[in-house]
Amino acid sequence: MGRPPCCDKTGVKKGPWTPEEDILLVSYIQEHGPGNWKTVPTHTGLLRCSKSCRLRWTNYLRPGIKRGDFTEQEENMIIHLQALLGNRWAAIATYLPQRTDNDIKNYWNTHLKKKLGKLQPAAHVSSANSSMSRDRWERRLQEDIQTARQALSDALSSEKSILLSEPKPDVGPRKKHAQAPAYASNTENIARLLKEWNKKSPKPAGRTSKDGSSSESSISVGSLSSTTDAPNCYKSEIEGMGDLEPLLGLEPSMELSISSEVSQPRASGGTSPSPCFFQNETKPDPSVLDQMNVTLSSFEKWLFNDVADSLCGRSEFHLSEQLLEFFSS
DNA sequence: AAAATCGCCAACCGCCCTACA
DNA sequence: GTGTAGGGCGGTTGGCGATTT
Repeated sequence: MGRPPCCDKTGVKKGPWTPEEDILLVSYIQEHGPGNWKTVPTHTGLLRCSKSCRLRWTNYLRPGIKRGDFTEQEENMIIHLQALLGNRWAAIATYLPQRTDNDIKNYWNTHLKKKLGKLQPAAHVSSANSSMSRDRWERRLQEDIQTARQALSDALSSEKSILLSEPKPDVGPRKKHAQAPAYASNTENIARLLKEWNKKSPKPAGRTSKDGSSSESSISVGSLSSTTDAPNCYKSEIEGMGDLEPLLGLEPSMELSISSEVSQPRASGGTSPSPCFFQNETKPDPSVLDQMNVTLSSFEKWLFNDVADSLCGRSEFHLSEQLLEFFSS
């Protein structure tokens, strides 16, 4: 007997969210706060299932979300964290508080995977020989993760100070919509922006926007991250929402949970993620690291030295060179 | 100019974990 | 101890725009 669906399928709307739906949801959450998603559809009148509401909020409407335009720093962080944590997108997202796990996952799948795929010498991933047992590999990982945890924490601390002290103009967004990022600081702003937008663009609902350029955009508030999309009267307000300190706080408990997760994959036995920056991000062959004749200590050294370097401003990060150097060590 | 293909990403699906009765 | 519901998470898909043929 399978688990029943989270909501009655009949009469439940699916597909892209409209601005009107966004407003309803944001208004409700503004009033009641997020949570108790089960009741959200009934209270808001939204013909969406609770899960869809939660997803919409956490991925797009939630304050403090930065959309698109991954910086090189973020890119490097994702690469390193993915190498360390595997496909634990939620865990990775905790280190990039402005990004959602979905966003990071998409970015990985569409950009970084290809990037690394090109750089990755095929010989290194062939798992022809498997000398190290999984147990042994995990034990070693568990030991090294302690050191790694500390190093990562240090590296992130330096990033925090950098980000809070000065924006780095030279490490800006690299994609086409290279505007200064702005953040909706609270649901009130979101609601106001949505309303203002709606006034200006009373078009029927269409596909949710990707970059906010479409007038039938759902705004998705995520696109509020582009100040050019926001009504002029709110631009300065948005740009002033730079209070990221609480968002960048790194909690020790978080680190602990992440590190323990690494050594204790989900019990499903299915796609238990694990450290891997190889093409199949599922469980790596434990022999891979061994095969490369690399201890995790040097592995983590590579990881965190680079994180620290790039975060401290010495961001001459040549991924290919470092990978090659690493692989050939 | 039209058709075919590719790339991107928002949203969905299904599984798992946890809290609670 | 067991069943159920809510929520979290990762994998996958569908649809649209962009690019290529």
